[in-house]
Amino acid sequence: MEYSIGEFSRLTDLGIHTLRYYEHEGLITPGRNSSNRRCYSDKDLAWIEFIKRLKDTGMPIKEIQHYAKLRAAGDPTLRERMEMLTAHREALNEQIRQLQKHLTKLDDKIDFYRQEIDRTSKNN
Amino acid sequence: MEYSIGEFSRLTDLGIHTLRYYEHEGLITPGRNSSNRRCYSDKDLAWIEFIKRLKDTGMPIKEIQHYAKLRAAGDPTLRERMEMLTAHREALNEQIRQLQKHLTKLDDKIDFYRQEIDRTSKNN
DNA sequence: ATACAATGTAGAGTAAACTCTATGTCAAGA
DNA sequence: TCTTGACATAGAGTTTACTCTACATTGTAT
Repeated sequence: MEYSIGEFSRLTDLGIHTLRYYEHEGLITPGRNSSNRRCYSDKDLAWIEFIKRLKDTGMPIKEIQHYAKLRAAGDPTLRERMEMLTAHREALNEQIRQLQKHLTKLDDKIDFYRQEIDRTSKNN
Repeated sequence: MEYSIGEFSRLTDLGIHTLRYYEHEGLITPGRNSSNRRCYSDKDLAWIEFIKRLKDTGMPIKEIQHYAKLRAAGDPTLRERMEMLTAHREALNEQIRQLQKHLTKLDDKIDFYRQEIDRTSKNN
């Protein structure tokens, strides 16, 4: 299937402006039809979903841009791309660990608040 | 103990400019000495560490600002503050869940790359 | 044939969170 | 006394990632 930018925007939940911006930044390169309109494919759809995943896990656009360049260069860059992904996986693991640490601290704080509220309500 | 902004900057790992910015935004209100220099206390230190935790878990400055206002208003705002924190805890839980989902997808992708690299290296 | 909605480009504007610059004050050491 | 370094304020500048505006084309329904 092929999609216009409007359809693709709905499918991906990314604004039309954002899609054009991503293209401008070299993250994605949809085909064009005879009237110069963008034609997004299902491959583009899978790719943009992956881009979203990288973004949502904290990878900056610049780095995704680099990855996209390697991807466009094809098989010879497979190894380098995998190295990027394994490095990113480590970062993500660390990120999750940090958040879990923060979560337990937040739990502690909330417990403390619970006690305080209990104490101040008794104190009448 | 009391600290100058320079000392406090080292202790908190936040730039001097950032500390002044936080103060400007109402996140923290250090005392002043006779020469109008900022005097940060140990209480300020504990507070800024908590601010960092909120920030690192994705709370925007505006919301931390609101929390700081409640905190400054004292005991009558205990309950509202706790509600903010429990809401934030839920957001954090969800964030961690999402990241874990992303992590397994990333693992899959890396496995796929491993196979591809294996295949292309055999294919000579 | 005409209207109108979607699309195209180029470039400006926005929001968040800093980060830096210019300029001035002040306490302490040479 | 003079200089230096840390600190003060006000406001400008930066970075990232969009988001929007202005204006020109094009495809489709009436």
